[in-house]
This record gives sequence, structure tokens and C-alpha cells, in this order.
Amino acid sequence: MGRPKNFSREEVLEKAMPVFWKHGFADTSLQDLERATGVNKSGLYTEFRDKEDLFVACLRHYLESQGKRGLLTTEPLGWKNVETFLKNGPLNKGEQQGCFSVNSMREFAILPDEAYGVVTENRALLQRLLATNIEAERPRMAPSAIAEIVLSFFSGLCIERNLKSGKTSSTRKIENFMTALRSL
Amino acid sequence: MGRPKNFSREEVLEKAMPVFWKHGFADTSLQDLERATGVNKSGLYTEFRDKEDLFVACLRHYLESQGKRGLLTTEPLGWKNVETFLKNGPLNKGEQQGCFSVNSMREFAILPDEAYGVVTENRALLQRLLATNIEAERPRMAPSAIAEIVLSFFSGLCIERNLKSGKTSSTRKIENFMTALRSL
DNA sequence: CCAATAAAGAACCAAATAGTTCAATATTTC
DNA sequence: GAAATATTGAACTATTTGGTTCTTTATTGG
Repeated sequence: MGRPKNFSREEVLEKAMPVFWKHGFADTSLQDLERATGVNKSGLYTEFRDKEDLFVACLRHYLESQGKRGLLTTEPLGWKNVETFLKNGPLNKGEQQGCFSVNSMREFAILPDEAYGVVTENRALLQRLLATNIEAERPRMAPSAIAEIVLSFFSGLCIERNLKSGKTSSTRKIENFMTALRSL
Repeated sequence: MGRPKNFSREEVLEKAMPVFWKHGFADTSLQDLERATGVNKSGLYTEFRDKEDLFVACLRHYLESQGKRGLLTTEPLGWKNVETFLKNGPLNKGEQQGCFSVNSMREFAILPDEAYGVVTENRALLQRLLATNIEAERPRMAPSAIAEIVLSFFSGLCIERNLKSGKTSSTRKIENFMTALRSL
């Protein structure tokens, strides 16, 4: 039956993702990707059409894995979920910082249209999830309006991860923000 | 006395800035900069050390021109200034979108250390200005804490400018956010 | 062993990259 | 016109880029 593959698409994505995550699209070379994945250039080209294709695949993979964390679907729905989302949403493990998706927004000008679609779809989903959680708390202001604010604040937190600032200060800031929300 | 220069450092910065603003550092080539400024490569190299040097100079120039707008120093200080800052801070004229400074945060990994310093210094200044305006309104929560929140929200607004979304929805969002702030 | 499949690696390509140097040319003041 | 300065354009490195193709070498099932 022929020689079996010794790398899976998943493995490649898992290893390529952090590179794009940290360096973005323009500043990531094929050599970087070879090094990171341990897969030869020819191997990458048999699995993916080109660099753009691989990038979008990584982005999709990232968003799926984020969705699986279920930060906004844990029962009971409410402010607590929103707070957890803000605190633990933007990862900070080692090299990659902030949110891969938010980071990518800066590069839309040079990214394939597909990337734009993937990101906006996910943002729409996030906003629905946020609104559902907020609705459970019966605030006076419209839940979707509050959800919009939360998403912008979240986006801000994500890019601020590129700054070297303590986690404690970020946590305190989020808690203050939540105080404001709960009064709505 | 010799031939006088027919381009000033200022003019070059004014024309090079939008290019970096839109495309970032990695995706801007010297050719792009030649085209945009109308100044020959050799000319650019007599005025600036290298691409990094020119980038940082553009960033400085941007922040100075932003400061001159005085959005946060108009009397009387207060919520109104904060609202104006959020609404009119991130520019949207033509190609360049959002805030050049916030955009740059995504690229710190490949930018000279100087860029990091310039950005963080300016953020510290912004936060002081915000806090002063907030203090004038005598809120219950600490003004500096509120200022932190505003700055994060602002950063979020900036990168969201990379999305094609109506200005009206952004205005409404800001107004809702201000409602929340005023209750603090 | 044989057929089938996969991977590795090398050898390419054309284009673009940042960066440097230098001679030619232009424009000013005196 | 002469001296001083500015600007341009060309020539030139050396490296990297994304992308392609082909041969060689593994590794499997039957």
C-alpha cells in the first residue's frame, strides 16, 4: 500500500501556527516554516497550495481550538463567563502572545480575502456568545450593545499583550471593567 | 553657498508615514518609500540611517502631530474630551486606518527597540491625560483605573478599523461605552 | 521481490530585498 | 565663471523570497 505519511496535516498546523502567530504573514519565510514544522518545503507544498493557504489553515485551526475551550458556553451563563473570557482568552504561553486572530487584523491588506472572512465570521460568533451570556443577567442596556463593547475591549487587551506588562495589572483592569459592566 | 535642498525632512516623513501606517514595516520596501516620497534611495540614505531609522522617525512624527490636535487638553476637561478622543482619535482618511502607533504594536518583534520605547512613552502620556480629564468629573472609581480601561478600549477600536464596518455603528458603540463610564 | 507511495534533498528560477558607492548633473551664492 | 552643495541615477553586492521540478531514498503491503 505504499509508504505511510509520517506527518499529519494537524501536526504541521500545530507547529506552523505559533510562527505565524508571532511573526505574522509578511515576516514569516518558508525557511522559518520548514524549521518549525520539520517538514521539507516540498512536503509542505504537497499538503498546502502555498504560503497563503497554509496561513489560512493555521488561522482556522487556531479558532477551532479556541472554540473548544468553551470559555463562553460553560453553564451557568453570565458575567462570570465574560470575565473568564477576558482573563484567559488571550493566551500568553511562551512566544505567541495575544490572539492570533486579532493580530492578523493588522495584516488584512496583504492577506487573502479568505482570511478576512474567517476572522469576521468568528467575531460574529463571539459576539453572539457574549450577548447570550449577558442576556442571562438581564441588564438595562441592550445585550448586543454591551457585547460590542466587550469585544472591542477584548481586542484592545489582545494587542496590548505585545507590551511587556505584568499580568496582575491586566487582571485588575479587567476586574474594574467588569464592575462597570455589571452596573449596566 | 551651494545648491539648497529641495526636500525637507518633514516632507519626507509626511509622505513616508502613510505607507508604513498602512503596510507596516516588514511589508514596506525601499521602492515603496521612493515612490511615495519622490526621493531617491540615495537621498533617503543621506537623511536617514536606514529603513528602521526612517520608520521610527515616522512614528515620532505621527505621535507629535496627534498630540498637536489637543483632543485631550481642550478646556473644560471632562467626559466630553474622552468621548471626542475615542470618536476622532483613530483617523480614517483614505488609505491609512486606525492608529499608526497601535498598528505598530503588532510588529514589535521585528522593530527596533526604540520603537517600543516611543510607543510605550506615548501610551503613558495618553493615560495621564485621560486620567486628568476623568479626575475632573470626580468619579467613585480611581481615575487612573478608568483611564486604563479607556486606553484598552481605544486600542481595540483602532485595530477594528481594519474591518469594513460602518462609522455609525462605531459611534453608537462609543456612546454606549461612555454611558457606562459616566456611571462610575 | 514487487508495486505503490512518501519523503528528502538538491538544483533550479526569476524577482525582489536592503544596502552601498560613485560619477554625473543640477543649482545656488559669491 | 568658480566654489560649494544637493540630487540623481546607475552600477553593484549579497541575500532572500516564493515557487517548481526531479531524482534519490525510504518504507510499507502483498
